Amino acid sequence: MVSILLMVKIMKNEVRKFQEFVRRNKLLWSNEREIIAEQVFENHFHFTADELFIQLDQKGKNISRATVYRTLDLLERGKLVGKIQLQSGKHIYEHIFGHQHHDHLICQECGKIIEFHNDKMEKIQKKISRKENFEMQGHCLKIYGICSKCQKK
Amino acid sequence: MVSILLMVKIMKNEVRKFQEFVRRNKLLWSNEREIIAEQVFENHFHFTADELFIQLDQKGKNISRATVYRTLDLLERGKLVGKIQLQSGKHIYEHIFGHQHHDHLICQECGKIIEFHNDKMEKIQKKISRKENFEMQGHCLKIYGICSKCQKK
DNA sequence: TTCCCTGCAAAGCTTTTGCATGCGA
DNA sequence: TCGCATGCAAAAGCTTTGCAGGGAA
Repeated sequence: MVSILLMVKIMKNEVRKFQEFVRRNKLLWSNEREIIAEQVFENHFHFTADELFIQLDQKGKNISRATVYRTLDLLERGKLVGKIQLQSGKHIYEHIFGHQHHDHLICQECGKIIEFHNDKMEKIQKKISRKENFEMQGHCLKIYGICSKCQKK
Repeated sequence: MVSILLMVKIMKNEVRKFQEFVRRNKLLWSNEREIIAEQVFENHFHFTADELFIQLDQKGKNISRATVYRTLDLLERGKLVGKIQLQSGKHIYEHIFGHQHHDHLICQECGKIIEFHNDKMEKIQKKISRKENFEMQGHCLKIYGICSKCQKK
């Protein structure tokens, strides 16, 4: 009993949030979900589903790709991670819980991603939505170009 | 000879631009490329590669999916059409030649797309890029939400 | 005991590619 | 004639799904 309480105590805040989300939705908590969530929140900036799978695999965690995909989907539904589309057609994920919303500069040469946030732009977007009677739920802004390092090459 | 001149004459401006692009790059013009380009510029607002293929098929034009994809890729490289990614993972295309750059409001209910343009936002983006020494080449802004019609449902 | 979750493998979907053939210039 | 373009079918990526078995509450 004590050990269970301890486990909960040392669980990372973000992982606990996910656990709460899972329980709130009358779903079950599992080892796999905990391991995946830990990996997502501890080690990553931006990552693909497959990168996450490989990382878990290299740590000796035998979790199937299917479960990784299913859990990422769940994390996304809980608004704990965000899913971003790249022009290549691939998806990348990032954890968003506790982070301010931000957008991305994406280097077309090296793939580097720079995050930024700009309040003025957010306000303009809200204004545009209002004008169209559009109920804005979210947005996604990506600026493509060449980062400073790649320009020097 | 006269008929060839006539054909050129009645070719839509956008299609001719594409033809020029193709020739400029020492590639060959073909019936398929003309038919696809016509369809792209005459009939569409936003469309997927497969929708385009089906439309051509229904018109009795027997052009393979591979050629549709290859030609859309060429149109994109010529900056005559733009390729947009949706959250679903699908791509949609739109013709951009002669159109002002614009961004999109996308309804999550019905898929409706509303275009808009905002100079102020473009300026802010340039400013952000400059700040990061990032050479901006383009951007993509999508605002997700519920359109006015779907709100009433 | 009752569902939910997982792993596996198969299927799905969109897009790309290799190769033989055909067509444009 | 010479190459590029096309069609076909297969492959390639990434993601989802059906099903049987195992685990959480």
